[in-house]
Amino acid sequence: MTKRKIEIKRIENDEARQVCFSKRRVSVFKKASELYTLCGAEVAMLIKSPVGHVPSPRCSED
Amino acid sequence: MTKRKIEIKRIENDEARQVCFSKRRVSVFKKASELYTLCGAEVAMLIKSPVGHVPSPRCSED
DNA sequence: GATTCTATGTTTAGAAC
DNA sequence: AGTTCTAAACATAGAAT
Repeated sequence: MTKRKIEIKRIENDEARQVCFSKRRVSVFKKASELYTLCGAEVAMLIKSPVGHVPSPRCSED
Repeated sequence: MTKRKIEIKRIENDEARQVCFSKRRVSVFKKASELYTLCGAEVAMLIKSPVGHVPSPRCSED
């Protein structure tokens, strides 16, 4: 544990960015869910993965 | 300050529910924004207000 | 590529405006 | 209907798995 605070700008390290995405995605959906449950506010959310799409093997044969 | 912890279920008190919505709505958008900035994940989000729609005065004259 | 741990950073309930 | 304050609750970076 060096330091934990980060500034809000693109994380350049690929691995760190992916780990951050995994963890924060869960948290954002949880917050949205809580907003709905607590306050009755309907929420719609779409999150597009930042990683490049990896086509399934089947696709590459078409 | 009596206690600050609440369980995640509908807040029945109208005023408390509205205040909670005001504060948490800002936070959820902020978290979504951070996810985009930090990780490059595109996020789309719609939040429907839990309060009844109050028509503008103009509408009531139509 | 998601999850756990934990010290530290961030959010938030309740009260007041 | 949104904002401010602050102690307590909660999220999370970095490292490890």
